[in-house]
Amino acid sequence: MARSSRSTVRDIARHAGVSVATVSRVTSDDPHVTPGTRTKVLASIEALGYRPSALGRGLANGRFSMLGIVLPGLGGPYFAELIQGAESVAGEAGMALSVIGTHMRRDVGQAVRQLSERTDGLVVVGGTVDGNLLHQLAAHGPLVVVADSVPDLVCIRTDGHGATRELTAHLLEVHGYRTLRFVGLGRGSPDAAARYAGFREALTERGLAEVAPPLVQGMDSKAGAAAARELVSSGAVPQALVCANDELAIGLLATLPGLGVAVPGDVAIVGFDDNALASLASPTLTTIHQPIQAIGAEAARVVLDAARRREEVSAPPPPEDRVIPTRLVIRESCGCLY
Amino acid sequence: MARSSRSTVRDIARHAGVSVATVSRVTSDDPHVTPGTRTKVLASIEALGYRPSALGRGLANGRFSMLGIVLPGLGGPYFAELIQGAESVAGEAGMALSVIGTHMRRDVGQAVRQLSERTDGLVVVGGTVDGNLLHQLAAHGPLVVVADSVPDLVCIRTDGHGATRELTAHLLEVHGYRTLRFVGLGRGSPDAAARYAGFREALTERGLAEVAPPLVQGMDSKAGAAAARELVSSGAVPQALVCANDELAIGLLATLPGLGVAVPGDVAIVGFDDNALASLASPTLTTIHQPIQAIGAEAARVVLDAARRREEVSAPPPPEDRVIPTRLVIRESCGCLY
DNA sequence: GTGAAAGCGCTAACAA
DNA sequence: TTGTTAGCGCTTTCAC
Repeated sequence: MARSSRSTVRDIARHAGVSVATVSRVTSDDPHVTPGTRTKVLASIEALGYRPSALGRGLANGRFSMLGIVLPGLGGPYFAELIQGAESVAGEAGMALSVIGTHMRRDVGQAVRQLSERTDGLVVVGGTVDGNLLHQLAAHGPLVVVADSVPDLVCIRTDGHGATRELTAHLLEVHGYRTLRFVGLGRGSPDAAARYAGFREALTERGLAEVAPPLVQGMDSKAGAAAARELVSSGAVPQALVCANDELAIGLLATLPGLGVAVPGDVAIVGFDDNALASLASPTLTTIHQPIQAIGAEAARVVLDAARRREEVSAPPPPEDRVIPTRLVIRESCGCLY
Repeated sequence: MARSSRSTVRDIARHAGVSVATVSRVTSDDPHVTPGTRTKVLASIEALGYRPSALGRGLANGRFSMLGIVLPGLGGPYFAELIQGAESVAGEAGMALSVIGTHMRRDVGQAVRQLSERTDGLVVVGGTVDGNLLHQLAAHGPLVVVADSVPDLVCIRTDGHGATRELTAHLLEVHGYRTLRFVGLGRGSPDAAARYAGFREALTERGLAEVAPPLVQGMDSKAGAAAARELVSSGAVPQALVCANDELAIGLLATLPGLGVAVPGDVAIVGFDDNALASLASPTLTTIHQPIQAIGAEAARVVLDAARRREEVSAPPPPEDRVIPTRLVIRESCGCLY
């Protein structure tokens, strides 16, 4: 790992009585090596406990073999799934994954820049890095944006606007709810913003309006619990609550009954993501299913492809806004199937 | 990022009319540079959009500025917190964090080895890497084990055995339960194994025994739900269920009522971790609080210290088994406060 | 204060 | 098939 006393290609070459090139060939699985020579070299490698330095290797061929991913935070099932997807793809390609959380960090720009200097490409979750820097980074190397749509950049996302519009329409059309409220619009979370916009559009299309501005508390279950308390103490419980994600919905689901508000009896609740708890909660959660892990994997794939292409000095990938389909999952919390 | 057309120290040196050494001094904040020269160099850097290569820098001073962390999986709140703790410390030290999940991976050894070759030190969660390799890696560079106790290695963990023993004792002494069962012993999860051992010890000490072997299903909420179904269909619901972690407990908590089993009325349930949902679930979950994020942070700190020490060629850190205190959190699911 | 030059560990032409 | 050699981009003595 660190420099100290590590043996190098030269040590192996000397010990095996061959040249450094041959050692390199062996460690790189170059077929142009006599079996006998290979064996000899491998023996020396074993004997001296040699492990090639990624640094030397990287410097020699201008590659880090490292993929970077920038997330707002590392907490919550959403980001865990995204990482998981990206990591599996990176792993298959023999690359490592380097992560960084921008929340709870003052110098986001510097941190992201630093990351970009140690990676072959970046997956950036929307809302973590400002537009200027984003374009700057994209000019600098392969980059794909996830969960946001940014002009001139490769983006992979779902249609949060349309999906939430559809979900809200379900509440309005099928259940006939008329007083609805949104929960969880986050600062700098473009996908939450898109969902909120879809929510409003569904209402507007029908000549309705939200009964009150969004309950803004963050995006996790704790925030959902806080929203529940705020809602109840305000005394005005609407007929339905549309949450920016499942975590918020779960927090509400867990807290409201204790406050004397039945779900979906007194208030319907819907979420977004279809996370692991959505089908376990009681009542089970009506939500939008989103293949998060697949999105993370796809993002990683695109970045790695771009990195490879870049080595061949061919054209850069055209900016593209890829929209992954989602699926409305009707369960109990909206009032259906209960 | 990749090699292509990036400007180098030499370009800057030429452009600014100075030597590469001076450029290096400027980028390394070496004070021995005339303000005038510095300004000139900075201007060139700005003009050419120069960013020093981490690879070149790393090779020159034998450092990766990268910390590695090896986890079983990337899913679930536990690992997210661990990563979060480690990442914050790494970030403060100007280092990036590289993660790798060993579940769903065939070539764990190779992957971990590869990671160790691109990092200055490793944080390894217990149960992910076999003992041989672990010692091999530790001989090779700074390494700390988390959530396990391995002879001759630096370990940071909590006393899962003692804590679960205490938790189980609460169930036995305060509530007088006599039929208990453990949920969630995982394959290759040393901390789950320790908790199970503590559970059994509490029983044995009182001349009791578990009513049946552990319900083994994994460690997440889905597994908890499956355990609930298995338990109910078996027809033998014990008085209390001790879960290997909160996620399992949450899964049970969510599922059992739907199967006609009241918690804690028909069966008490306790968990381990005190995760975000523990205080939100209904009933709220009695559990063992564990400062996971702090553990991740401390592990990162120890590794970074060791990496620094190693550079000074001083003595390696002595093997140490650091036990972080936990706290029993009594809530409703055990039957208290309900 | 600044420059010249020697590497850090590896790979990749090019020779042999 | 194997060896020689020139870098990859940066830091760092050691002179000046």
